[in-house]
Parts: sequence; structure tokens; C-alpha cells
Amino acid sequence: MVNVYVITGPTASGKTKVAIELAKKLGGEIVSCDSMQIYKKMDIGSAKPTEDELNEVKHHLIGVIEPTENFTVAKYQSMALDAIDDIVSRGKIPIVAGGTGLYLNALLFDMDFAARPDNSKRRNELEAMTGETLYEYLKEIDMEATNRIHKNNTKKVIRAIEAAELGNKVKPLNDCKDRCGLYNFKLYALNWDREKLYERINTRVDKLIELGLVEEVRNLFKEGLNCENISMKGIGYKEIIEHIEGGLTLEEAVYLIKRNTRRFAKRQITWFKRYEDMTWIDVDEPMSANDIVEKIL
RNA sequence: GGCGACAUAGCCAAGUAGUAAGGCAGAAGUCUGCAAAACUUCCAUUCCCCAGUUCAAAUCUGGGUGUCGCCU
Repeated sequence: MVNVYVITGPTASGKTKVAIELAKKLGGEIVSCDSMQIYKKMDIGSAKPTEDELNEVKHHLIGVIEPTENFTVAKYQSMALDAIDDIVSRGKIPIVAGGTGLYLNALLFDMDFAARPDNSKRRNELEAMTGETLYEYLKEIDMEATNRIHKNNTKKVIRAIEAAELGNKVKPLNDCKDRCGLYNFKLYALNWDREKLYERINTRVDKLIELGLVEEVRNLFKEGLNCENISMKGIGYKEIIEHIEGGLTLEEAVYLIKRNTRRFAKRQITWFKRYEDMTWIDVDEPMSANDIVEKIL
């Protein structure tokens, strides 16, 4: 069975460098598991690997989607599985790297996204309904789903209704088989002391600004992208757009980017805690990517 | 030295006698099609200290301490 290495962890934990080092040692190729780095033209804000890093080792699923496209997990799932199979077929080792939890689930588990409801009309109708009514309706058509979905979580309530109406109820993850019969996933998460991680995040945000994040967002904005686009809901993009539109000073936007990134990192950690077979690697400042790779191998 | 204002959580802050709002920051979680999303829960047994009035005080009274402002 094929080994598939997975390098994950919260944002700013150093996944990129570790994955590259590991790939060099194993003769592997990297499959990104990142919902923002997958877009083109979003290099600074999504903290993509640098040009040099991308040339060091072959990367898949970085900068391949137009920011105007409504990309979703379902597409990610098929593209990533294709990439893994492609790598394996060429006798190389796939290394999945990134911190998007749902995308990782779509790889580890056989989540079925086949029956996509393409029904923007229906969605508009549902979005026009009030929360109470929606939840009552969901109770009627999929009682089981209401046990897992809080009534205030309108997005998920609507999704569950759409699925149930098409006779394809949203399944809890527990009902999905894992893919361990096909691949031997080796899961690693980089773990920092919380305060140090937060410091790294704060400095990284300052650095992204120095590198020209505002300019990058301004260019996307000129191309007609706005907060309606999925790609522009990424941290760093939505705040700078608000700054460009005049709602926020740059200082306020930077403050919010830092705070939102910290919160995001915390949620990522919560997510990764759920994987029972995850190996947590404690990381601290003087350690190099090489030191960490040695802990893995 | 005199006069005045203020003192509530890590920070900002409401409440002016009926048993501590809210926001920020923080923590713990949820998760099958926007996931860098969306959502949930937790976070002051006590209001600077002491005494008094009252059935009841963060709230009223007196004293102390501290901070700020103005005056000399």
C-alpha cells in the first residue's frame, strides 16, 4: 500500500518548509491542501511558497484556479485524488501539505459529493426564509440532521435542506469509510506553544503587508473581485478590501487580519485534535525544517 | 496646599438602592459542497478600602487611599 504523508498544523507553523524538506528527502511531490493557495494571483495574502520553493519540488494545486471561480471541496477532492494517483503512478511519494481541515477530510474519508444540487433559485428562496422557519422545515424533512446542526447556523441548515430535498441527506462523517484501504496516510501536525504561534502570526502579517499585500488586493479589486467572491473571503483579503473601499484604516485592517488569523489558527488546532492517528510534533524556535523532518522519518 | 471629577474583569464600559448589561482580548468546542466559512459554549459569588444608614448598597452618608483635571 502507498504511503501518503500529510503535513498539517495551524497557519504560520512552518508546514511549507517542512513539506519541501521531506519531499526532497523522499523523492516526493507536494499536494497542497489549502483553500486559498489554490487560487491564482493570491500569492502574498495566502502565504504561498516562494517562486524558488515552488521550483525546488514539484507542487500540485497551488495557483491553479481563477479567483473568480466558485471553488468548493468537491472539486478539491477529485483534483487532489487525481494528483495523488498521478504522483504514485510515476513512482513518487505524495506529500499532502496544508491546513484546510475540511479538504483534508475529503481526502482521508470517502465523502460523497457526487449529488451536487445545482439550484441557485432554490437557494435564494431558502435564504429569504427566516431562521426559525428554516429550522422547523429541516426538522420535518431531516430530523436527524437537526441533532448535529444548530438552528443559528443558517448556512448548514440550508445545505441540509437542499440535500434532503434531493433525496440525498447530508451524512455525518462517521458514516463515511476512511480511505486507509487505499492509502497508508501518515499524519503529522506541527504544534507550537500558543503564545509563540500568535507572535509568529503577528509578525507574519506585518511581513505580508511589507511584501505588498495591499497592492495585490487592489489589483484583484480592479479586476472586479469583491467580498462576494469566495476567494475574497480569505483572511487578509476581506479586510484589505474593506480598507480599499474606505471602511477601515490600514491600521484597523491589519489589526483585524492579525486577530482573525489567530482565531483561525485556534480553530485549525481544534479541528486537527479530532484525528486519532495524528502525530503531533512539538516545534520551537531554533528548530530547522530539517530537524523536524528527522522527527518524522 | 485648595477646589472638583472619577475609581466596576486583562482592557473599554453600562448600571445611581432590589441582588453585576454589552464590547474587545482570551479559552473550549461543532463540522459532507462558500471551510481562511458558518455556528455553539465559557469567562467579576462581586463593583478601591473601612465604617454607617437600610429589610436590601456597586448605587446613599462619613472617613481613608489612589488617579485625573483645574487653581495657587
